[in-house]
Amino acid sequence: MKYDFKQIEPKWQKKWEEDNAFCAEDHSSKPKYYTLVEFPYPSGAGMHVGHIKAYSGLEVVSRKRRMQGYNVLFPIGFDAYGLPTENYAIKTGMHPRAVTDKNIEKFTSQLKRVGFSFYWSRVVDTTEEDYYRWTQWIFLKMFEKGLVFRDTALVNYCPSCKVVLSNEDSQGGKCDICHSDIVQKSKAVWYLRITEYADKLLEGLEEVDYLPNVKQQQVNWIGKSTGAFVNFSIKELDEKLRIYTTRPDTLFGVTFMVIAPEHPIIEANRDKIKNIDALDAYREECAKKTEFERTQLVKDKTGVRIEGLTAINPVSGKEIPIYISDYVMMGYGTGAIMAVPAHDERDYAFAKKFGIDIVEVIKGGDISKEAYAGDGEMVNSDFLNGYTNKKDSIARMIEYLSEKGIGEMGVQYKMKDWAFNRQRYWGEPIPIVHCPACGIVPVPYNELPLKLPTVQHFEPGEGGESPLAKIDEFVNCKCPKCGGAAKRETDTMPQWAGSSWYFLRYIDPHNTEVFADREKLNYWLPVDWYNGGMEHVTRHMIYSRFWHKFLYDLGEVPVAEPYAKRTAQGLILGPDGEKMSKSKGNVVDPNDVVDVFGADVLRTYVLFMGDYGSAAPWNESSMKGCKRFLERFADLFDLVKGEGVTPKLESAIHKTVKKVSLDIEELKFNTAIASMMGLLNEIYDVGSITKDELTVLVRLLSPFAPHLCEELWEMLGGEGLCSLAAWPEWDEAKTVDSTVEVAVQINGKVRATVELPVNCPAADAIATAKANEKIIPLIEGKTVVKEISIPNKIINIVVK
RNA sequence: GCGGGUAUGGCGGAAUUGGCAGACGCGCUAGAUUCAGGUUCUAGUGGGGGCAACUUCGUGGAGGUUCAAGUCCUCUUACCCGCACCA
Repeated sequence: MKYDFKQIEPKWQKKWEEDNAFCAEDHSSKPKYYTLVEFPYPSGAGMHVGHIKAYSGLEVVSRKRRMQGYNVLFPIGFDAYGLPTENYAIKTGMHPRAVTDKNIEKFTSQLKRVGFSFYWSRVVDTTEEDYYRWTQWIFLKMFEKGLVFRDTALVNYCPSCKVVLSNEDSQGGKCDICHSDIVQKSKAVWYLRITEYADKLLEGLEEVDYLPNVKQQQVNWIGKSTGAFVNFSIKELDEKLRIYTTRPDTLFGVTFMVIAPEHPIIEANRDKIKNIDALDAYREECAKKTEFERTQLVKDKTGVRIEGLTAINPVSGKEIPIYISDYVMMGYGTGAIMAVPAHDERDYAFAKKFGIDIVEVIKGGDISKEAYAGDGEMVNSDFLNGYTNKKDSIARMIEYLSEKGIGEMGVQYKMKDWAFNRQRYWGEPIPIVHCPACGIVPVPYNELPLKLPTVQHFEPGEGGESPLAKIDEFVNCKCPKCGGAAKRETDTMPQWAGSSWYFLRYIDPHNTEVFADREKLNYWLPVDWYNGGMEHVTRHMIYSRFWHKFLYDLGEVPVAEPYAKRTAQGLILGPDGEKMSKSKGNVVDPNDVVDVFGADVLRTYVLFMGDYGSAAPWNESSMKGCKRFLERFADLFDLVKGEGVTPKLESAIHKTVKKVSLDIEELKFNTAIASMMGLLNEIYDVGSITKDELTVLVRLLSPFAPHLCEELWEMLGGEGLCSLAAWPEWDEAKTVDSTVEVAVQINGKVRATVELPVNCPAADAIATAKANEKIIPLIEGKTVVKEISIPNKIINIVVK
């Protein structure tokens, strides 16, 4: 058969659409299977081949599941709110709505050309009123339950994007969107109390099937640590200075304290501090530094002693100095630490620089040279002396602290509450009203959606205020509570809001009464398999698990964890081995590949190029191998003869069906395709195949190259669509050969191979080996020390 | 610094989990077909030695366990990813 992809690909895509072939039924007697891929952000650049790889994995799984008789939901949508679109709109003068529509159209046409079996009737777009109405609804529910709060705090602020960023969006001190240095700024911020769900997010990981590194990254991100809070008395004040420590058992080694430059105790006691000018100077210096600079100066410790305030070690009663230093962060723990220079590297460096006493409380190191962080016997510690086990000494100290009312056990998380507002236009309006009389008032549920006004100018304000603040008809409103004049919140939600629950909307995308019908949620949840990029493991994944768990606690969804299984694909690198990017000019457009090679070749190649979870460079000449494979596969049609196949080939077919079936489940697409290539070579060696056997192979290949396989299926007289035909079964008995070739080693080196019946008894196997003409001279005249026969694998004869 | 990972031909990568290293594909070499080719076909292709059957070395490096190690153990080097003054 001539492989004319330009003719057959549009033909079958049209047919699938006409037949509604990939429809997911809400009420079906078939078992359900929900496969989810991360919906794209529709950027102006269009899709690149990385998107194709990201979707091809579960595309194959979804197609296989349908053929196995499952009712499959494999949806797609668009995560369309966000800064790149808005920035592009500002630059070009187009409205973000128009830009978004145009980009979605482009993405849709690209996806359709590849022949993905998405169920297109359930597309969601996070920027549509019908969708963000429910994003706002969930926000209001969180508000109602006390999970939304407003605080004025130091926030990460990007001076270039003019926007407040969450902790997650400012990793490494750089803006996640434009990569400028971020600065700390004091601002009124809306927070979602995600820390309240820290333990649930952690515990939930035990019941899900995520890749180990995905789990690990989430555990690290949540960053739970247990220790103790301890209150230190200040000689000159009535108030206490509260610290957090993971090693309360080293309290006898505390020789000074350090607080963050922003710690409120300074402002509160300016009159008692003798060197307030020096402190102010230092604090001003710190404020000027970006977070990035601050974390760069790891080696060189700076700080100023607070003159006029003296702390008292609560267990030894000794007076100790207090310093301010920027190595203590206001954002973690209590913003104050007890310093144990003998057993903490940072405290050690600080103590050395400022000439502070270093008291050893754990034996095992040499504290004249460096801090010792290891385990050992407790010394200089009164009632803890002689303890050698860290766990016991900590427990004993916490017990003591509780008895005396000095402190108590405590837990801390690295994860911080989620800063949830952005001073930009292209996002969901936050449904809150500020009333001079009533304060903060939520927009009533029946007024949702609170629509984003259509305006011509949406540049951010110079002072960092939202573009919406300039729109009087939006801002001015009546208080829903008292009816008086009030003003709307003008900030919008961050990009991560819409994507935090989109998998729920796919279940019932056109519902106007609720975000999704409960019966349908019961049927479809949880997502059986979610695949996406590693870059979303600590943001989108954590956020959406948080929202889902919140909805679960509300009783709105039937399961506690949204995703039963999570895997990740590796990047496609440019032909130069570098990460694909517009600026490097190494981006490959899937449309170009489809034009020249066809969708089936593209699909096969992105899965064949290497391990699915690892990064691999794009290599066009390597793709030719896939092209040849599909062409030669198409030509099998001309080899069809009625005569039956040899037992050897029949066995090879059963082995291949088994291998492909199992490999798909483990995302080992490269070896699945390799085994089909190997089988193809065998068939060509034989020179013929029967029609029945070919229909098996066509079905086996169809998840990878569905257009070609539909065409062959039709030519072979198959019933209905190949995409919905039964997945081929293998006969285990036929995957086992009657004889095997076994290698014969002498002293561990292969010297011959012998043909043996399967599961040949060891004695017979060794006898056969010893009778082999190549082996005889090698053992003649020597003493046989040991004979090993591993059935069906190897024979090793040890001689001296 | 902490956490996770990787290292196999000229290249992408296989290896049933301790059992013939290099499947499959690219590339390369030689030959055939073709006016031509980003065509197709045949044979070969880890390094060294040999006309050859064969032989020897070989999975980042150094040791070790074992009849047998890419795979297990100890040490070590390089690179990648995530977090990072987290108390």
